[in-house]
This record gives sequence, C-alpha cells and structure tokens, in this order.
Amino acid sequence: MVRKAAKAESKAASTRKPNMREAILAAAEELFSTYGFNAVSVRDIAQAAGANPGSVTYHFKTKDGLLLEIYRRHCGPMNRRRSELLAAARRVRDLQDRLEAIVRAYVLPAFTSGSDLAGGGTRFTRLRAIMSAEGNEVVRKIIAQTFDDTSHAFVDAIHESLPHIPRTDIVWRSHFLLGALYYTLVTPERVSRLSRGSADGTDAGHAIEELVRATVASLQAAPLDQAVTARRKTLVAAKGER
Amino acid sequence: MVRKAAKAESKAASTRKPNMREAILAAAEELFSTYGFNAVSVRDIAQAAGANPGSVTYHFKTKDGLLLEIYRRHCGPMNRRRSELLAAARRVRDLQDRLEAIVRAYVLPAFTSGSDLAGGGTRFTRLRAIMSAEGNEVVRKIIAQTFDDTSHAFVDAIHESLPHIPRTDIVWRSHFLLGALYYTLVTPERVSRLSRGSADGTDAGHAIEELVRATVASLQAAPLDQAVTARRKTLVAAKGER
DNA sequence: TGATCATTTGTACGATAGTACAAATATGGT
DNA sequence: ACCATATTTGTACTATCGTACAAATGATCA
Repeated sequence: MVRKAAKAESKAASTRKPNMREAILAAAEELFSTYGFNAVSVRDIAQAAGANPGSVTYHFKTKDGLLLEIYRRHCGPMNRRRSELLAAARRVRDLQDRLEAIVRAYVLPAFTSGSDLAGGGTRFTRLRAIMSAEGNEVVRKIIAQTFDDTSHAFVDAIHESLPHIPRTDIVWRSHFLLGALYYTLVTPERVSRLSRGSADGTDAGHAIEELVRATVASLQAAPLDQAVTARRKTLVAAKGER
Repeated sequence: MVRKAAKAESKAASTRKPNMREAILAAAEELFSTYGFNAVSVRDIAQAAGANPGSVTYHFKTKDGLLLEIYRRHCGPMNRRRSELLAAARRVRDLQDRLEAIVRAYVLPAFTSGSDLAGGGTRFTRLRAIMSAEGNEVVRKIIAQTFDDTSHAFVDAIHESLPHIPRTDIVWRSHFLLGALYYTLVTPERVSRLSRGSADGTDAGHAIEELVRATVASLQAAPLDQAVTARRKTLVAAKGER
C-alpha cells in the first residue's frame, strides 16, 4: 500500500526518490536506534524507506552490512569532531576549565552529528547504546578498533589534568560517563517521570550540562585507595568487610 | 515451593516437581541477560534447560510470560533489600556517611541477589539493562510500577542529605548512576581493555566501590544554576593568587 | 535512438520463529 | 493398585525471517 502510493506519487509529480540508498540508511538508523537491531526486520526497513526488500540486499548485501555502513557513516565525523574539540580543550590553561572542556569534548559530539541533520548524532549514539546492550558481534569489532583509540586519548587527557588520580579510577569514571550518556539517550522519559515533570529528559542541551557537571565532579573525587584508608578510621562498627 | 491451594478446584497449580520449571527460568535468565530477549528463542531456552519447547508454553504460556515471571521472581527481594538498607542508611548521623550509605543501599542489591544463587543479582540487573535498551513493552510496565517507587524513595532520601541541591539535579545524577551501573554490567570487559589490564571490570566488589565513590562526588557537585556564579568566584580567586 | 549498465521490483526458498494441541508419561491421594 | 491430574513430549501450523535471483524498469551515452 505504501509502495503503491509512492509509485503513484512519483508518476504524477515525477519526483523520484533522489537516492534510495540514503533513504534505506536513514530508515534503518531510525528503526534500529528505536527498537534494536534484532527486533527490526529488513522488510520493516524497506517499507519505512518506501523501498523493496530486494533493494536492501542489493545495496548492502546483508543486514549486518547495512549496520556496518551506518557505523562507517558516523564514526569518522564524530571522532574527528572529538579530536578537534579535544585538541582545543588541551590548550585551556586553567586546570579546572580544561577538565570540563575535555569532558565536554567527549560528550558533545555524541549529541550533535557532524554529518547529518537534526538529531543525527543523538540517533546514532542511541543506536550505539542499544547495540552495546544487545552485544552484536559485527559492532563489537568496530567499537574495539574505532572507539577505543578515542577513549584512550580522552583518558590520557583527563589524566594530564588530574595527575594525582590513578589512571584506573579515571578509566572507571569515564566508563560511567559513557554508561550515563547511553542510558540518558535510551530512556530519556524516565528523567521526566522521576522528576515529576520538572525536568525534560529529551532536552539534549540540559542533559549535556548535567552530565558534564556530574562527571567532572566524579573525576575530581579522591581515588579509592585514599578513600578506603581515610574511611577506615571512622568505619569500624559497620561490617566485617574483608 | 510446594504451595497448596486450600481445597480449591482444578485451577490451583501445585508444583510437585519444580525442577523443570526452575531449570527453564534459570536458563532463560542466563540467555536473556547474555544475548537479549529478541535474540533468544524459546527453543534455545528449552534446549539449555534440557526441556521440551512445549514445556515452556505449558509453564509460562508465552515468551513474554516467561520474562514476566523472571522479573516477578527478583523484583520483590531486591526492592525489599533496598528498603532495608535504605532505612538503615537514613539512620546514619553524619551527613557525608549517610549519603554514601544511601547510594550503597541502592547499588548493592543490584549485585547481590537476596533470593537466588551466586551472581543472581548481577545477572538479573544485566537483564534489566538489556531490556531497558531493547525497550520491551511488558518490561516497561513493570519498571514503571515497581521500580519507580523505589527510585523516588532514594531520590527523596538523597535530597534530605543534600537539601541545597535541587531535586531535579538529584534525579539527573541518580539517573546517571543507574546508567553507569547498567553499562558496567553489560560491558565489563571494556574497563579491563581501556585500563590495559590494571582493572578488572568483572570484579563486582571493586565496581561497586568505584561507582559509589563517583556517584557521591557527582551528587555533591554544585547544581547547574549555581554553577555559573560559583565558577565566577573561583575564577576571580585563581586570578588573584597568580 | 538504441545499446548498456545500474537499479528496482516481484517472488520464492529454506530456516526458524512463537505457539497450540493431542498423546504419552509421571505423580500423589485414597 | 487405581484414578485423577500435573507435567512432559512430539509434532504441526502459521507467520516471518534473511537472502537470492530473474525480470522489469530507469538512466546514460555513442
């Protein structure tokens, strides 16, 4: 039915689909990032794109190939943007300001895509969040070979701004940052619900600010080793914890 | 386990041999929490449990019903444990200690299940993480009606310990906590990888400590509204020192 | 225009999905 | 031991999955 309507329209106005390949990519990105990879069928994507299932096979060979292409499309611009912002952040003199700039350089490109239109970055990061949960094998390889370099660069930069914090703790806290970022994009309505309407989880700008502030504070916290010893003094009557 | 209905008619299901039912539940929990709900078939579960596909239908009617039962099995004990720990935490005098105890009361039950075997809590929380990403409708209802109460209670308790922080910020930061918790359980190997082996992402005990410390620090951070003005002061002070 | 190549369509195939259901079997009360 | 019922098994039905492939259609250029 959709196909028929589209066909009729194209005949009447002679407005062909400019690029079916792009339409399929856009539809797949939207559907995958909303329902997950496994829950979306090739036919769903084709229908949403106004295309034929066979076209998907033609352009991307397999469903995994389609996912791969989506990643290829976004990873480059996003990590390039991150590198730029990170380089700029490194040049900030004030240590406190520099740390915040570094965190912002990591978070910002996840919300604003450098290549696509409105919400492109958010959509792709939501997709990454879902894929990391579903544990797709194709994605795992891309992540390891594309994002780990970036992550290492950020950990190093943060470590420079916080020399007294062990690298291990910085890794943990950066990991928490990514988890918080993912979760916010996956279930933004939860924030609205829990705050009883006083906060809007879908407000990307506000989410970034909250996330940056919380992360900077967590990064500056005393590392565990010092914490435990400092804590031991007052913590005696609680539990016989090892 | 042998619950007997008091002389009721045929409908009372007295489970004489809980083995198979339990085996199916355990297998489903393990598979769902590893590969996601959509990627696992009823036949996979049956085979892993050493059962017949028909048995799954008999005991749980549908695949969704099986998922529902897994949630029912864990939600009660976990939230009860949380309430206990939260009540104890509220009685802590020192505000700093109290805040940490509250956060710990939220995190701890997610790792250690009160009802099941070793790793039961971790497994179930991993399942929750995956389900929140996949966006299953059945689960969404349970979450909203079971976990939001608990979440509200924790936000309130935290707000009592940090009266000067607006509730909205506490909601955001608690949200980040849950995201970090989920992500750590879903991809623990990433921590090991990024830390180049100096940290073990699967070490639940250590993960808890890192998470609690980071979260407490983030909760204590100046709220966003005040951030700008507070920042001005330190900037001026820093200028004066140099 | 007609030939050539790229793309889209339509359809089909084998595999697997969730679930239903009758037959077979195990179990507990009397 | 017998019966009633709870459970397990085996199987089949329908729907949908990813993908392949030939035919139809569109576009490009000599």
